[in-house]
Amino acid sequence: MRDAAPQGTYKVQALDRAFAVLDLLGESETPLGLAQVAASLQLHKSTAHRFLMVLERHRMVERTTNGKFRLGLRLFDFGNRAIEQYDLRDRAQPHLRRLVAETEETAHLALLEAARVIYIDKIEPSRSVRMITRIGASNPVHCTSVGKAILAFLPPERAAEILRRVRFEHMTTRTIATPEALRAELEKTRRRGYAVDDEELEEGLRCIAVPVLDAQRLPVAAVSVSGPSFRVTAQKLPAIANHLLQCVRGISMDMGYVPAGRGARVALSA
Amino acid sequence: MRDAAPQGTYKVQALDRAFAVLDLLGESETPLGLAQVAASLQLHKSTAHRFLMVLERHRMVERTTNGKFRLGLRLFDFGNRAIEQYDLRDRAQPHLRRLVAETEETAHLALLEAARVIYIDKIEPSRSVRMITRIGASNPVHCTSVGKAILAFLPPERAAEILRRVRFEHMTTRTIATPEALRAELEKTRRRGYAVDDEELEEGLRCIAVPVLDAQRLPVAAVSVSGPSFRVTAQKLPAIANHLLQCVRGISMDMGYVPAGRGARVALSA
DNA sequence: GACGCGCGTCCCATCATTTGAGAAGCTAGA
DNA sequence: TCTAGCTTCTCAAATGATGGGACGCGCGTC
Repeated sequence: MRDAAPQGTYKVQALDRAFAVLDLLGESETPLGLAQVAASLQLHKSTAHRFLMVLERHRMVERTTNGKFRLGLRLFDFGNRAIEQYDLRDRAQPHLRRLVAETEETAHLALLEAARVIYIDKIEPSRSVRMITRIGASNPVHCTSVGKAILAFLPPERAAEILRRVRFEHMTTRTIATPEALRAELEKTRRRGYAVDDEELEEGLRCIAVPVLDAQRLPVAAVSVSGPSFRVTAQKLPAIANHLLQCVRGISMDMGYVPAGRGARVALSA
Repeated sequence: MRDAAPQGTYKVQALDRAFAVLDLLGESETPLGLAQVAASLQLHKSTAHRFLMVLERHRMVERTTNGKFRLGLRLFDFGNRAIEQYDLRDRAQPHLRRLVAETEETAHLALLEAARVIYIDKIEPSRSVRMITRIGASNPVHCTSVGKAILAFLPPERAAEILRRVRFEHMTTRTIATPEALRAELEKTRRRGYAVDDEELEEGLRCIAVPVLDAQRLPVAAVSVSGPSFRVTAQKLPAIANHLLQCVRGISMDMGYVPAGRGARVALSA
């Protein structure tokens, strides 16, 4: 798994193990029995058992009727508290909804987390193919429009720091593969005011994103519109970008981000 | 706090402590410093420090720019996986949205968790007073329409078991206060096919709910419509209940719950 | 019906892990 | 510059987690 290595100076074995259990249950499609958990994690049965019992007491896991374990709803509670502290999501929702109504395509709201973007909300048009993204999931920055949108408007030093951590995983034939190419793309993004992902994450999927700026004009998140390439055509991009800009402007207002300078200078498109 | 007592035969001190830390950060409105965490939990500062560092490595907490700690986005990820395993929420959303459009009031989707109901989704009409409920939050069964809706349609023995655990906290002057009164109310709910909360949770708030039944005709969740008593009047209840019934029928279909008998016999209202 | 097997639960002596006193660093304000 | 309050780090002590293994249950096989 991605974070199998618990490197780092500070260690609490029990915690690493507990989170490994949660991870395992989270990855698994179906609930798992004690024996499966113990085997997968190479824990002794009795150890795995104790952990599961304790986790159950905390409602971090729960048992299905047939005695198997899956993630508990307590996590859901925690998760919601976690993003609540950013209450961006609630505020943004109405704006996203309008955006979806206007464009008739799926909209996402995402945050930057290390060198990845994490989707904190998704709104789909009523009649659309279900997209595969999952709220809470994450993707590498370099192959998403939201990632590029945020990166492009970050202060150079912070952007550079993140760039250094990008691993340039290869997703499709068009995925950006080098730091130089990404830097060029970011420059382009800055000039045009919006970021585009042209089938770089997934074949046939085109996305376009714009950052949400706070009072200091720093990106705190990004909003994107995604759809099949045949509908989200190159010609339509500027029009969609305009809807996006209006949307994020609305969000910024709602969050009480009073523009520092006079007038929104995010981008001079359209 | 509600679960300060870590009673139970199995114990992993480190886990209890870690969750206490998360709890603390979750409860707190603002990020907390190491010293505050250590003091609140009566942990030695070096212990608290180690926990926080480990939690940070797992992205369960994160540090703000000024070095204070708050819940991390990893929890959000886990939380979403947790309810995904019930993918009820995604499936239900379009139906809830239609319901909100029809009734112009707030809709909630809730699950039963021990003797409480936990809200897993909320949709608000575009122009409404923001309701206080939070996704992921929970309320006692006895004073919510969703709680009563689920309880009423549960098999008697399971319902009884839950009833035994209800603590009958007093929320408003109308809150149901005794097991007998609750049983009578459930009987009424069953007959009428929908549950009502008439300012029992909060003054001025009236809610009405209907259970979502699975293939075995067992309630897996409930959907409610809530609004200020002056708008959600007694006269309107049957009409709203009808919208609700249609809504949950749609959800059940979507979930692939093929009605066991012939025709939906949830309630013979209308 | 008996047997074997896989699984979950439980107990307890051992010792690896966590613990917390305290020293050292850091920052900010006086 | 000094002090106060906070965070970071180290290390020896001992508490608390560990896992071997026994037990009991349910199920499928022979």
